[in-house]
Amino acid sequence: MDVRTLCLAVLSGGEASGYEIRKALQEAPLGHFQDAAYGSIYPALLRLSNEGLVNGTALSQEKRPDKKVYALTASGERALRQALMVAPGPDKFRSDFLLILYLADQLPPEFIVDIIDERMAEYESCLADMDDCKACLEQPGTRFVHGFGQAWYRAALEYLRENRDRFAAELVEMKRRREINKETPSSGEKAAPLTSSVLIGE
Amino acid sequence: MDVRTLCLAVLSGGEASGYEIRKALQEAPLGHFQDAAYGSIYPALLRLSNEGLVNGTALSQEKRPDKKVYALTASGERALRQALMVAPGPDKFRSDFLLILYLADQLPPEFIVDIIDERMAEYESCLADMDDCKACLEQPGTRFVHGFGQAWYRAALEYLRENRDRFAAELVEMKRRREINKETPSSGEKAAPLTSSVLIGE
DNA sequence: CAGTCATATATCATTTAGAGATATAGTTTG
DNA sequence: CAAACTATATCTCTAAATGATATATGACTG
Repeated sequence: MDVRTLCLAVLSGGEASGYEIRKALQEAPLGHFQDAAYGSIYPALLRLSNEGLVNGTALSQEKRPDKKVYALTASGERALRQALMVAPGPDKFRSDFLLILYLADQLPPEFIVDIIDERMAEYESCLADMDDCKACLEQPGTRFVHGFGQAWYRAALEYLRENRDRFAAELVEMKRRREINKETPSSGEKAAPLTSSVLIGE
Repeated sequence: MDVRTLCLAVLSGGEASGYEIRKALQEAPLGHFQDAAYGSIYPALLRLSNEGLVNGTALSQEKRPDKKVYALTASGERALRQALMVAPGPDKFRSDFLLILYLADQLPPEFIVDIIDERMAEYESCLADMDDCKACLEQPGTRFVHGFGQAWYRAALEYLRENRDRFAAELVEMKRRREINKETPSSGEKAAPLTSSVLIGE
């Protein structure tokens, strides 16, 4: 979603400064499926202000730097509804983790096992955080999206848990065979025997 | 992942032209978690070529425009392995679909139901395509990543299937209450009764 | 037979992410 | 107690990436 609409979306939940909009787009639950950097937010707010979709009020704070608090105008609300009322494009999912796993046979098995374990720990702590999020359960929309995220993380965690060991064993076995073939490159017939006295994990 | 590493990754599966690299990054399975546009790929290949990580050969084809086929060099293979051997950052997931659902109470319930149904159909056809993908099962890495993707889509589909009706009913109920409160804004006591003779779907 | 799709490379305006400059204040740690 | 670190707050700059477009041709389609 373009940053302007994202700003309107956050402001529909109450007035906020650029800094606070950024925070809202990093924290749960919005942060799980949207993001924008300061470099996009501040120009977007300026433009929205010029177009009358938001109005900014400068608040001089005593013990903090001044902040400009923006609030949705009536036409801003309309613009937000209009922007949301189009069929959404496909979700985007980008994962360096999966790229590494995809090419896992070119890398040391121990490294692969490490990053799988790390990822599982991340998913677990993320699920724990989500269980605590009470604000996520207040409205039907937030509840539905929150549940979707939980289903997502649970499925991912379960898959990693159930397939980690088998995958690791396959990689070790593959590596062993490659090494044997390197040592005796001409004797193609003599295939490596299929014993698997391999040990995985810590 | 930066586009240069992405190019090396694709080329590690065999030589390819810029066009073919783009295709590989759009199709299954790589396309599900990585992407790059021509505007990034061609400059990246040029730079990789200058640095000796790939070498390009111009192939003049008879019935097609000439193409430049790039292949990994030995130092390119090393560079790829090095780039992949760092702990991967968090996955990025961006979804306009979820943003709309998150703010669903500001939009017509029929629209919400429509986009959920559309998304379910997309997931179903995507799962069907994945079932057909034989190339995805050849190596441990591709198999693992493929299984991860399937687990993902299945969980998402199941969640939408199980929660669609309840969510829609909640939204309709909310809308009804809002309308009643609009008609009689002062009589705060007289809360809307909780009958739910609402009908969802087509 | 026009239209559009697939192959193929390349450029370019715009957008974006990420990093840093600047400033103040509260909190933690040595 | 000072130094370091974290948090608040705005804004600018740059390198990278995207999306669109230009160019060219053959193949398929209505």
